[in-house]
Amino acid sequence: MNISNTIAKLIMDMLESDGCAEMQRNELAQTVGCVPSQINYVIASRFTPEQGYIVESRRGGGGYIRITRATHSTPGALVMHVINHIGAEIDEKTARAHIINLANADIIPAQTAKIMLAAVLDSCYRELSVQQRDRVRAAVFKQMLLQTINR
Amino acid sequence: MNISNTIAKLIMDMLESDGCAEMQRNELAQTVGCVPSQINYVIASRFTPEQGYIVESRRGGGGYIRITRATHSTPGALVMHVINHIGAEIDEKTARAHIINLANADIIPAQTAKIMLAAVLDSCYRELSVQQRDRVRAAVFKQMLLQTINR
DNA sequence: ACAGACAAGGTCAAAGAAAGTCAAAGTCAA
DNA sequence: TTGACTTTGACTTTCTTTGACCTTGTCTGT
Repeated sequence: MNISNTIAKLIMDMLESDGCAEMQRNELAQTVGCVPSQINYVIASRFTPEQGYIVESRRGGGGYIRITRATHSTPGALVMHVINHIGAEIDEKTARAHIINLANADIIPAQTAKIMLAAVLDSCYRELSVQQRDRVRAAVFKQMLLQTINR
Repeated sequence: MNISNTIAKLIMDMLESDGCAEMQRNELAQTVGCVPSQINYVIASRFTPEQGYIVESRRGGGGYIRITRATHSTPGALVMHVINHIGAEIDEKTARAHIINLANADIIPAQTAKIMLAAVLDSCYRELSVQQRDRVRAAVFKQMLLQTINR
């Protein structure tokens, strides 16, 4: 068993017992016997928003890393499906379509849809190259969708 | 928990119970066990006008520090004010503060706040340079805020 | 009225404490 | 033997803590 899996398992355990995993990076690194940045690697590779996780952190004295899972509830399944279906990139038109779909199916409220539509507008990303544009839009869109799941 | 958070929490409590927090810097520093200037640090980092607080103080004998919540006049006006106040760039922390503020003032619904918070998350913009990040975030944020005005 | 003494709060920069980034090097299975 | 996944560590960025020194009020004795 490699170290990364051990770390992932530890985090999973915390998530399952507490519903939320909060840790100090250096501390965890030491208990598990690895360099601190490996924690980042594990999080980046196994606790991404695509996989339904929200990661927050703070630097400096008393810093921490907190991971929570977007609970996989009933209407959430469809949203989850959409999230998984979105790749690393998405263009404005496709994103709009998804949002309108979800709104029509009453899975997200109209007000929420409105906000999301604004956030995926091409005009927000004018200064980026088309490649970057679609990637950043995908990231923003996924994060927003995640929020509609665990309410 | 670090000392700064403890101090911030104390002030929050005062604000919530009295609507206004008034204190003596040295006294508070001593009860909480820190150097007086740390009080200034906490205020400067967590109770800025940007985040909707007004700070007044007086030196000399009988001096004090008083913190109050800034209450804005009309609902739409506040959103407009926020939009105008945002320049071409905004960092995650400042954006978060604005959103939380608007939500606390009941100007945007909690669900909307949640979506917005997700959309301004640094993790969405990871692949961009810090400069680009803050500019794109500002654009996204403004678009979303606009939607909350004409409902 | 005035000069000090005393009693606050203010500023700033250095040191410390975490977490983040990135790229090079290692491992391992197909 | 190549390509994906891991491991490492040097360097960066952000947030916190501390202390020396500064500015502004108030009070007291003459």
